[in-house]
Amino acid sequence: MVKPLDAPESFRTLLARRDLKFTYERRRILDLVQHLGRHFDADSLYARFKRRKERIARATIYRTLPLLLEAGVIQKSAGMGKGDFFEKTSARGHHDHMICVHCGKIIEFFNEHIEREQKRLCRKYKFRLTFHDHRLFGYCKKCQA
Amino acid sequence: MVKPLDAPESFRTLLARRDLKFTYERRRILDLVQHLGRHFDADSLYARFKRRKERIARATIYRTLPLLLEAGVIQKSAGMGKGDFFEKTSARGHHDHMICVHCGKIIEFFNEHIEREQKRLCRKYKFRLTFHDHRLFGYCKKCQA
DNA sequence: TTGAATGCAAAACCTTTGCAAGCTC
DNA sequence: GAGCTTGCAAAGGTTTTGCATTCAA
Repeated sequence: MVKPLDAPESFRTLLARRDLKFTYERRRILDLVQHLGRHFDADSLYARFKRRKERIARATIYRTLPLLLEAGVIQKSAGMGKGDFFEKTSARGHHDHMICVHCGKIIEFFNEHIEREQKRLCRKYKFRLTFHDHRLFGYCKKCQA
Repeated sequence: MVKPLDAPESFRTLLARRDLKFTYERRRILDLVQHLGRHFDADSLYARFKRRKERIARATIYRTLPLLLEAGVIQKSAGMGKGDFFEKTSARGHHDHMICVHCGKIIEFFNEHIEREQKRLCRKYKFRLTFHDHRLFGYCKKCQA
């Protein structure tokens, strides 16, 4: 298993390392992102805050996302739409995806041999893994016709 | 080894399947993309054509990229910059990446156990693999300090 | 108190679209 | 010749920035 990472912790650590402040807004964004289901983009976060009457500017979200990214709290998740998509990095319940390039179907998979090899590779290169992105593209059973 | 795929072939096949035409412009874009080194975005393709005095509109490039994507000739490659990044899908000489979220350093790796497991998974799910994207994010040796 | 962060709105960018003219098949 | 494509330029979206004000440490 990948070492479970404590998101709030790694975010605060990053801020501290850079002499940045843990503001109210950054905390709210961190919280929201953590309690969110799967994919999201900058605007959907903004919309949620707005719906709850929390006044957080789009710019603040756009400025915070890269920090969460670097802290490893979230990861980019290539959407098929426009703009960037992200998702929470979850060590537990981790799985990867097969994506049908024709119909868009997504199959989730988890393979411990692969996870194990990843860790081995990281040791070999002295690389400290925070999260990963593994996607297989091709044609699902139905679309092979 | 992943079955080497013939890019021009799969592109033409896709076009035929959809009753689309193999125009001069689409051919030029296919060629350029195939002979290009690694990463690129729509605008860098446009710039190259312009430099060579080939008059191909940005819009044409933007309209062709999704086709090349679906044909499996290219794949999305999350850049750290804005906009989409792509890279040629190469079955031969394939390798994956470790990306340092702090300094941006990229370490290339290839692991045949992982490749083998991928193929096994695809058989299991009756998924016909065209290409994949596997990236490990974290801190490189230097940035762990 | 002090440097950083936020909000707002404008600016900058990236992508998509409508339409007339030009090409494949 | 018919219908799909291209080019151009304008429209549509998304992300970034400048600056005065507010805030965390």
